[in-house]
Amino acid sequence: MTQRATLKTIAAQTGFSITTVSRALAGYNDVAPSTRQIILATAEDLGYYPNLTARQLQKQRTDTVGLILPTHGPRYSDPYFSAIIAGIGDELAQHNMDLLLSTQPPGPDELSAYRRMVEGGRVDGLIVIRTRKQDDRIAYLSKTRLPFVVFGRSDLDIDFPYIDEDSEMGFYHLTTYLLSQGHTRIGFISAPRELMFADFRFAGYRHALQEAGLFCDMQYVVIGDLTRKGGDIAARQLLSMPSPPTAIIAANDLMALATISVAQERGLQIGQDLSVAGFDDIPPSDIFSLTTLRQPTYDIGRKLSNLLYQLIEGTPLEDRHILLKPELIIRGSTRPPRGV
Amino acid sequence: MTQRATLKTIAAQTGFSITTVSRALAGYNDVAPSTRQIILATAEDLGYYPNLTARQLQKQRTDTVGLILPTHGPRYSDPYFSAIIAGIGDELAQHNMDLLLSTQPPGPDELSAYRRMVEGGRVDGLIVIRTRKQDDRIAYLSKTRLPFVVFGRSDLDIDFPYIDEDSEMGFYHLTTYLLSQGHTRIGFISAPRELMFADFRFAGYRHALQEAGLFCDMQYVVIGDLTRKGGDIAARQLLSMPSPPTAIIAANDLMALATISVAQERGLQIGQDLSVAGFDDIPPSDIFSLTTLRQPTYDIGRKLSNLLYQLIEGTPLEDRHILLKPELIIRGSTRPPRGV
DNA sequence: GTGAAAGCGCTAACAC
DNA sequence: GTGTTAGCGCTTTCAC
Repeated sequence: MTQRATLKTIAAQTGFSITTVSRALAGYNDVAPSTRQIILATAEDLGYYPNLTARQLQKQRTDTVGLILPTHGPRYSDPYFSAIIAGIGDELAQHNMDLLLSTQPPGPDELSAYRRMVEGGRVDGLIVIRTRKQDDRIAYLSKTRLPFVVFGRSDLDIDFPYIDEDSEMGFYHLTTYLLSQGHTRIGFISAPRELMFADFRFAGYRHALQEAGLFCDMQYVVIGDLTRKGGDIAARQLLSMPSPPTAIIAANDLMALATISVAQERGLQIGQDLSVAGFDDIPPSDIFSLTTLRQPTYDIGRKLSNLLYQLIEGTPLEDRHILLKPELIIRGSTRPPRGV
Repeated sequence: MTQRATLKTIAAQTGFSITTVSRALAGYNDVAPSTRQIILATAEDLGYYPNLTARQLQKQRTDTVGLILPTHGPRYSDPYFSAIIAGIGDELAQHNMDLLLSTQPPGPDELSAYRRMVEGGRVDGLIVIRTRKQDDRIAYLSKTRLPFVVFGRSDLDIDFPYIDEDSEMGFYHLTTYLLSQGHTRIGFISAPRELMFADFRFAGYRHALQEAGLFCDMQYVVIGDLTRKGGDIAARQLLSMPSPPTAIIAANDLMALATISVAQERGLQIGQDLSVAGFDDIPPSDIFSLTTLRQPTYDIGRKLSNLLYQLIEGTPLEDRHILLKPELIIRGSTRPPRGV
C-alpha cells in the first residue's frame, strides 16, 4: 500500500472519466453494465476506498455526531459514562455514523471545544449531557443551525429536544418509602447545585418530607461532587452530627456506596443501623444490596442517538421531550430504623 | 447565523484575495500589518471559523485518532473502559486532537470499521485495545502505513508499539501470596481464551502453584467472560465442587466482585470462609476490601495517546514496548483459610 | 506584500 | 452512457 487509490487512479487505469467511475461506484444505473464491471473490478483490484474527508467536504455532511464529556481527570471513572457512550455508539453504528469525542472540563475553554466541532463543520449534530443551570452550551447551540439533543432539562427559556429522568418523582417516592419505614432523620447528599438535576432530586426529597409534616432541616443536607471521594466527605459529616440520620439518601450511587463504606468503617450495620439509598443503579450497586432508582443509561444513550439521527435526517420527532420514570429498586440497604 | 463565513466571504468583504486572507489568518508575517488588521477584524466580525474538513482534505491530516471499542450492548459498563477513554481523550486534548470513536463487536464486520477509519482517511492514527490471539486488527494495521499503538501484546510475528501490564508477574505474586497464607485449593476464573492476557494471567497462577510443588488441577480453573454475569456463573461452579476452593482468583475485578456476591449469598464470610482476589482495582473494589492488582487505566490511556501522537509527529519513540508492573493491593478479602 | 492558479478527492448539474 | 465543467473551503507554490 504505497499510495492510496483514488477515483483518478481508477479513471486513468480504465480510461473512463472520473465522473463515470464515481457513478459506477455509487451504483447509479446510468452506467453501462460492461463499464461498471470493468470499473468495479479495477477498484477492487487497486483496493480502492473512498476518501471520506473529500466526500464530507463535497456533501456538506459528515455522518458524525459530537460529544464532549464535561469533565476529565483520573477520577473520571463513573460507570455511568461508559454505559451512555456505549449506547450512543451502538445506535450510531446502526446508521453508519461515528462519534467524535472530546473531553473538556466545564469552564472557559469548554465552549471553544463546541465551536471547534460545530463551526469547524466536523459534525452533523451534537449530544449534550449533564445539564447545568444557565447552561451556556445550550444557549450557544440553540443559536446555531446545528441539530442537538440533550440529556437533561434546562432552566433557560429555550426549547430543545431532550431526554431526562423524572428524578424529582423518583426521590419523592424513595423518601416516602423511607418515611413509611419509620425514618424521621433522613440525611441527603446532594449533587453540586450548578447541575440541573441537583434541584430536582432535592425537591423530591423535600416534598416527601413536607408532605409527611416534617421540617426539612438543612443540617441534614450536604453537598457532594458525585464522586466516591465527595460522598465520603459528605457521609462523614452527616454521621458525625450529634443526632445523626438513621437513613441517608445520596444523589447518585457512587456517593451512596461511599456512604456505605464510611458506615462500615464506623462499625455500623447497613440496613440495621443505617439505611442508605442512591440513584442510577450502577453495576456494583446490586452487590451492595443498595436500594436505588434505576436509570437505564445505556438505553438513554441509544435513544439520544436515535433522536439526533432523526433530527439530522429531518424526520419529524414524535416527542421532543421525553421524561422517563426511574424505577425504585428496593434492596437490603434500607430497612426500618432500630427500635421500630 | 445564516450562512457560515468562509475565506471567500472575508476576501469579498475586504477586497483582498483569498490567499492573502488565508495567510493573514494563519499568522504568516509576509502580510502587511495594516492588511492583517483589517482581515482579522472582519473575520472576527463575521464570526469566521475555518472549515476543518476542508483543511483536512488539503493538509492530508485530520488531527484525529481512532478507537474502536471491541464490544457492545447494554452489559458494556466496565469502568475500565471509561477510564481509558478519559485518559486517551485528555491527552489528545493537550495536542488539539480529537477522538473518533466507534463501537463494533469482534467479528466479521469489525475490520470494516477499521477500514472505514483508515482507508477512508478519517484518522491520523489508531489505538487498539484488548488484544486477541492472532489479532486480525493488528495484522491489518501493520500492512497499513498508518501509525497505531496497542494496549496489549500479540502472538503475531509483528513488531508494533504497545503498552501492556505484566499480568503474568502480577498473578504470580498474587498466587504466591495466597499460598503463603496457607491456601492450597485456589480456584481461578480465567478470561476468555481468545484474549491475549488470558494466558498471561493463567500462566502466572500456574507458575506459582508449580513452584510451590502443587499440581495445577484444571478442575479449579473455569472461564468467565469478564462480566459480572460471567463471574457469577463461574463462581457458582467453583463453589459447588465437592471440595471447593478456599480462595478464588478472578482475571478481573468485575468477576471477583461477582464471586463475592455469590459467596455472600451462600452465607460465606469473605476473608474468613473464602478469599477472593481480582485484577484492575476498579473504583468499587476498595469498598469491598477486594485484594487486587492495580492497573492505572487512566494513565495507560494517556500514555497510549502520547505514544501515538509521537508516532504521528514522527518523533522517535524512546520505548516502543512498555511493560508495566501491576501493583499488588492487599485488602481484607484475602486471609488465611480457616484452621490455619 | 499580494494575487492568480493549482489541487486535495469527491459529487453533481448539464451537455452531448 | 459518458465526459466536461464547476465547486465544496482550504493551503501552497510561484509569479509580480
